[in-house]
Amino acid sequence: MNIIESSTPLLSASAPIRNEPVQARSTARLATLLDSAAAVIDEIGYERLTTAMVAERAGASIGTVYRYFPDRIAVLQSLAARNSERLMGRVAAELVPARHASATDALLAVLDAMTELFRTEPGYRSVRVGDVLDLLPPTTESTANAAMADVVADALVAGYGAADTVEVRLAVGTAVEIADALVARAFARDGRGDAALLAEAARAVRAVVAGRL
Amino acid sequence: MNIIESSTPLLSASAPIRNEPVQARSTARLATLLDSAAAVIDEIGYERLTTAMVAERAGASIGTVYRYFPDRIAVLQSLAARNSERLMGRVAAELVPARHASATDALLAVLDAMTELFRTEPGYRSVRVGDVLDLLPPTTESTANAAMADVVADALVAGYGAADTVEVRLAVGTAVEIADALVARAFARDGRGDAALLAEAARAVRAVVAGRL
DNA sequence: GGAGACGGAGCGGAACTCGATCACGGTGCT
DNA sequence: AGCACCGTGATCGAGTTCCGCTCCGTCTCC
Repeated sequence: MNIIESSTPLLSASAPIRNEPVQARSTARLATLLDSAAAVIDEIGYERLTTAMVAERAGASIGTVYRYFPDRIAVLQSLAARNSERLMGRVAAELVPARHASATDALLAVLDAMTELFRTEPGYRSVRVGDVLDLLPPTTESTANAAMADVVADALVAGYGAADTVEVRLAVGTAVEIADALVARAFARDGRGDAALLAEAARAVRAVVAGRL
Repeated sequence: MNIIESSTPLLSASAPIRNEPVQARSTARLATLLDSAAAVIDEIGYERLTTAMVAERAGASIGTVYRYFPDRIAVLQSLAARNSERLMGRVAAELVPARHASATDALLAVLDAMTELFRTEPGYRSVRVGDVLDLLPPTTESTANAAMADVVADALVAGYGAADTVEVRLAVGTAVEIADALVARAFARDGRGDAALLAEAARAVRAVVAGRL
């Protein structure tokens, strides 16, 4: 089992980590802590998550949790960041040039990737992207969905013949936001994802980019 | 200044209130508590809101807060409920029959109502609907947006010649969800609401209901 | 006078700190 | 090469602080 996932940095620089892990064991520790947090959140929701729960489930002490995270909220933000990275990874893999027939089909593949994460990633519905956590003032320049939209737009321009205009980028941004909102709704009450609502999401994505790519 | 708003019940039965206010002064107190909570949330976000802050800003003691609310989360839920009710009120007022030229125009008026609340209601972006709180299992049967969609669909059927079909209700539900998501994004980084994104929201709503009403 | 409303000290538990201790891995000595 | 040593990363958990919440005495309205 590959605890240390590939060779990319586990968490982006923007994620609020107190001490970057140096030794191999601590890299695994950090991942385990996040896994534990995800599992707890999946069961009882992030509002009720306590740092003690995270520590206990990870087989660590409270002190270890606070070695890596400045506070409870940072745990949630880091988990959100990791989830965003995983989504980005899948999306990037999906959007290699010519893998899909059209730019629109590529966008629908992004929607599928989102759906898949809801199904496979524990706690994903609760800590989807950084945006769910309401911290004022905002801790990042742009929202996770906006970053996502940039990546998708770049890929569509590079590999699917989309023009690099503000119009196209606006349309892609809207499509990503819509996909996120509707998929989230499809999973809000149905753990497997309401099929009718997922179909509706695909429909909405098509409708909103129609004639703009 | 009209603290006690009109004569409608201040909070719906679903909102978790400990003691319904009897005397007039306490009705005002309750509203003040919620106003204070909204102000605090507007400044520091609901994650960091403490019951002591609410009490202090309202000029009340902790005990008074807990006289009305069973716990901290109930404060947030009540505020969310009040916000939902205010939106519902505006929407209902907007959707009287024949006020708009078409069902689509009526939907765009709903979008405007949402935008207006973001501008005028402190903390609205943080505690928009009750769904923000991640408590598992879910505390309500359906989401606030879904309830909203029902009201809108009913109005469109009654006053704007829309057919009462699952197709129409699905389309309206999607439109409401999209409107909510995109307006939220327009206000995420721009306190006044990013004009381009708001225009995009209107475009998306049109696109998604095109030919279905 | 009685019920509704209010205040605030105090309790319990959760968030977070901090200094002691352990483990890894590099370094130099034999 | 093998080994003792040592510096730093990593871990632990008791203790402290802070916050959610209770309880009961006091005050206010009808």
